[in-house]
Parts: sequence; C-alpha cells; structure tokens
Amino acid sequence: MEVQLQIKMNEKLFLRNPEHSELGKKIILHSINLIYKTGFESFTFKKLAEEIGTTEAGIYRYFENKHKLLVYLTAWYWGWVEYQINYHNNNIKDPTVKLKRVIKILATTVQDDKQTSYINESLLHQIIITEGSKAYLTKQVGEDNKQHFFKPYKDLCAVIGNIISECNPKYKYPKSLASTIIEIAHIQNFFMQHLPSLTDFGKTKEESDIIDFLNDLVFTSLKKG
Amino acid sequence: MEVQLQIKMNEKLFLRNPEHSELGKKIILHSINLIYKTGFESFTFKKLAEEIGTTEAGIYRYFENKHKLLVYLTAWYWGWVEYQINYHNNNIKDPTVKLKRVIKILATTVQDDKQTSYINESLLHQIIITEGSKAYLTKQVGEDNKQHFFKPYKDLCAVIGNIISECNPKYKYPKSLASTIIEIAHIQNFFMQHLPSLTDFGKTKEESDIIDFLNDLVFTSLKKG
DNA sequence: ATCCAATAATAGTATTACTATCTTATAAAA
DNA sequence: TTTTATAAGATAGTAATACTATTATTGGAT
Repeated sequence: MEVQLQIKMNEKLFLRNPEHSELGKKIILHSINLIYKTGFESFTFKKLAEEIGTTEAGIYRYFENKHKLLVYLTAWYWGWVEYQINYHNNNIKDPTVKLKRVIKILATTVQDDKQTSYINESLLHQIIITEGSKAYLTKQVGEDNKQHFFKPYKDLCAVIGNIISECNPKYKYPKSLASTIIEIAHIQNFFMQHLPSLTDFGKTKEESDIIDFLNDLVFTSLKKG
Repeated sequence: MEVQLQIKMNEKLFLRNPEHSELGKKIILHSINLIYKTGFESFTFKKLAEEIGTTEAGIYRYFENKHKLLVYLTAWYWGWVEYQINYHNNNIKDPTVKLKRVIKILATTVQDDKQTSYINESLLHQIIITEGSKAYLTKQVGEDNKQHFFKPYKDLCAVIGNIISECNPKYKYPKSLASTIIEIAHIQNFFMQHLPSLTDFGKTKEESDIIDFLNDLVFTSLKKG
C-alpha cells in the first residue's frame, strides 16, 4: 500500500496551491534544491524558473515573492516534524521517553521520506537549519503572525511544551524550554558544521553529541526538586 | 575625566576605517538607526546615503556591501559585550556570581553608553537580536570565518565557556552551553516581543523573566552530581 | 466543438547593487 | 608658497533583481 502524506497548508501563503499541479510541485522541488545550493540570499525566481524550464512569471503565479515561499517551506517542515513526533510517540505513555524521542527527531538529519514525492526532507532539513529563522526574523513578523503563517511552529512548540509539563508539572518554563530545544537543535548543528569552536562537538561532528547535550540540558532542568 | 572606549576591529571588514572620519562615524550611526527602523532586508546604501546627506558611492568607499557592514556591527557589538563582561566581573572570584552577571548582561537591554559617541548601544542591541544571526547564516560563512570576522563572537563564547568550566570542571559541554546562553538570550527576547506564545513571558514581557529562565536552565545543569 | 484553466512567451518598469570618472575642498609635505 | 595627496561630492552608467501586464497556446472536462 502506498500512502501519500499531505500537510495542510495555510492558503494565504500562496496564490495558487503548488500541490495541485505539476508546475507547482516542480517549484517546491527545485526551490529546495536551489536554496540548498545557493543560499536564500542569492536565490531568485528567475534562476528557479531557468532550473525548472519555465518563466519567472510562471513562478509568480504561485508565490507572491521569495519570502512567502520560504515561509511556505518552513511551515511545511514544522508541520511534517509535528507529524513525525506524533507518529513516533503514538502509544507511548512515559513522557520522559516521549521527550527523548522529540529531541532525537529534532536533532537528527532525516532520510528522504518516500511518502512525500516532491519534497526531499533531507535537503529541506538542511535549509531550515540555515534559512529557517529568516522566515520570522523580519520587520513583517507581526503581520505574518496575524495571518497565522507560524502556526505550525507554534503548534509544534505547544506539543513539546505539553510533554515537558507532563515530565514535570511544576516546571515553570515549558514553552520557553520547548522553543529553546527546537532552536538549539538547529543552531548547534549549524555551529558544529561551520563554526565548530562554538561547540564541544568540533572533533566528532556527530549529531548524537548534540542529542546528548540536549538530553543533559533538558532532563537536569526537569528533575523534580 | 572623559574616556573613549575603542573596540579594535578586523581591518578586512571595511575598505576605509569608519572610525577615522566624520563621514565614517555618520555611516555607523545612521546605519544603526536605519536598520533598526526598516530591517536589514530593505536597508540599502542608497537610503543610508540619503539619510546622511552623502552619495551612495560615498558609502561604498567605506564598506564593500551591506553584508560586510552588518558583520562589522555585530563584531563591534560582541566585542563591546565582552568588554562589559570583563568590566563587571573584574575582581569577582566566585564563578557562579560571574556567570549570573554574564547572563544578566546578555539578556538586558543596555543603556546608550556615553563612552562610545557615535554608537547607540540600545538600538544596536535590538538590531543584533533581530539581524545578528544573519551575519553568519549565509553561504559565505566559511570564507568569512577564515578571515576571522567572527572572532569577537568566538572570544566571547570562550570567555563564557571558561566561567562555566570554573563553575563545574566536570561539565561536558561548556562551549555549547556558552553559545546556547548567548543565542537563547536573544531568541527568547525576540519571541517574547513578537511571537509570545513561544515563551512563558507573554504576559509580563519582562527581561527579568528571561534571566530567571536562563539562570534556572544553566545552574541546574551545572549542579555537581 | 467549446470552454476553461494552466501555462508559455514576451515585454516592460522601478529598484538594487554595484563601478567608474571627474571635480572640488582641505590639509599636510616640500 | 606651491605642490600634492586624500577625502568627499557630483554625476553617470550597467547588470541584475523584483516585480507587473498582456497576449497566445495547449490540453482536458462538459
């Protein structure tokens, strides 16, 4: 049986739903490849159009601008991560086990998921590490937030915050700790790759070290006392 | 007695030293104002030139492009923060007290420092919260790093890492914890201001809450056990 | 056969991110 | 005092970016 996984996307992120056409899917597929290759700053719709073999105007029929496309990709990614977490924590009762799995999922470079044909999760994960925060570190963050562009991120954060509260109902900062885990999983990964002296993982460059660090950080904080 | 504080800057960050001329100082002063007002994405040298009352070409004689200018501002900022930390921790012996002060300095919006006439530290602090990570979240991070553009950030991280190791010599992740404190102090501040549901400080919006959170996170992790 | 939506083809504009050149003001060196 | 170097101002120009608009073509549903 082949199952296709669909993440429900905010309609305001696009002008035309890229999931509903071949060109749309190509835009998603190739934008991930191209942003991965060139970085978000030098990524343009013109280059993307050339890569796909369509025209600039063709892309603009789907996305207003490259910022919206980045927000779309990050929203999709966080929705997908939340799905992964719910899937892997299904039927697990012990909140500590759940939180450990969350940390592992957040800090691990994923395999390409065959359930989503036109999205390479492995590349997308790398993009989110480097470019993800640029989706909200803008002057428009307030307006974008009003349009619920960051809902998937917030939902994920709420899910993790709830698991934290299950681990220790008296812990005072479940939401801040949740967003801290998410951000630090990515930042430490970026530092490990590019500025290793900012981490303790410069020699090994192993994701498992980041997981160990986060587990230590989180579970000593949550020890009831 | 009036003392002027000078942060020694990497010469490769500029074409002409902005500290050595009136126009140069104006470029720094007004770039902070303008980036604060419009955000880094819509900040251009043309707008900056208009604000100052000079020409675009005039700015280009000092900085190759706006990325270098941003790296310059962040490098200056981290150098200044390290100076603040050394100044406030002078003669303190207890590493726990030192680390508490570090956290406070990192998480507190500073007053404009009169020792630096043409830099508004308060605005600069806000800029670094929103734009600071864009200095290294680029494709060129490797080359920029080779030219030592991030040395002030790394030095600061090393200083904090050493204090952490003084607090608990057996703690396994002093550098990662140091970079985590630095990043989270800013990220939680940004979230508190713009995406409060990602934090536990949405109601109060007090920096002191971020300090409490960081103290809790750091000192439970460093408890010897 | 016709209608409609998606796409392709083409053109055009304002702004951005520069580079180049020439002139003027000024201040130190000869 | 004259020369000369340096910073800054004035002006122009270019390639790329970030769009918008219009018209034509195609392929599938009714």
